[in-house]
Amino acid sequence: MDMVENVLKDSQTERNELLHKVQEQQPDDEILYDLAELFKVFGDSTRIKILYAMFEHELCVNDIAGLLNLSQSSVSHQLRILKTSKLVKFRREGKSIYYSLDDEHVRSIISMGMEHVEE
Amino acid sequence: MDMVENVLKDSQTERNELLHKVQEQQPDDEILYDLAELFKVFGDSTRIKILYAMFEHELCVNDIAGLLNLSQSSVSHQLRILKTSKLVKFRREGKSIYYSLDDEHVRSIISMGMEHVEE
DNA sequence: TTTACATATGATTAAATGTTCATATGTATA
DNA sequence: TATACATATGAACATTTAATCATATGTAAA
Repeated sequence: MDMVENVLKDSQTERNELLHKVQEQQPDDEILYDLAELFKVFGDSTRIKILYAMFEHELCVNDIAGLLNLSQSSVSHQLRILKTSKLVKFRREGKSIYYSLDDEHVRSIISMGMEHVEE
Repeated sequence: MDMVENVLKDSQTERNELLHKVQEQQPDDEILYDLAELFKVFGDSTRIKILYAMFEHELCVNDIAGLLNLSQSSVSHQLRILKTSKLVKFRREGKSIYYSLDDEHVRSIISMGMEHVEE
């Protein structure tokens, strides 16, 4: 084995070690699946509109439908998805149900995305 | 108009003003559409796996396919989407093309999402 | 300039997903 | 308790989208 081959071999070994490290640092598929599911929820313009509308204040279903010019049914369906993903919480007041963002993470993620979009 | 009606009227007016404010603070549909499109890109487990693998180091197409047990074609298709959304950049070195995350925003968004998932 | 290697791309197919429509459930009021 | 109001939900349909297969493009080495 001459010098040149030696250098090549070492460089390859180094690369393999790197790939091994990447392999190790990669989170479990399950976690990455959940992460993708989370972003998927943000990845629909109707849902983003709804989330954004709730950025500062709680809103009831009819408020949202009226504000965003969406059908009551559509809003309700989407809110169910947002509830399931723990992005919004809600409380009943008489006949109405008021929805609001569940925690600061939701606001942070939206803000972070907005920064990237506004570039 | 008696006192009670007056109070009701005022409370309604207040609510209308609130809804008006929400209406005004809502970004243009176009921006919210772009924002949703951005999150949609993060919202696929294959793409998230690819992005995560590149978290620390640049990788070529074959590296990614090998690491994540994906077809070359599938990886290439997804990388095209990531390129189009400006989430990854790339450089050619000989026959290989090395991809890496485009900026810190990408890392931030993934990290932020990860925090929410790991709760 | 062939040949092999690395990546990209177009077409097709199957699965996932959002909206609509109709209807059900739940709550307050006459 | 009958009626109206607010929200939720199931089924059907149309659209979007990711994976695959076949093939094209681009680059380096023999």
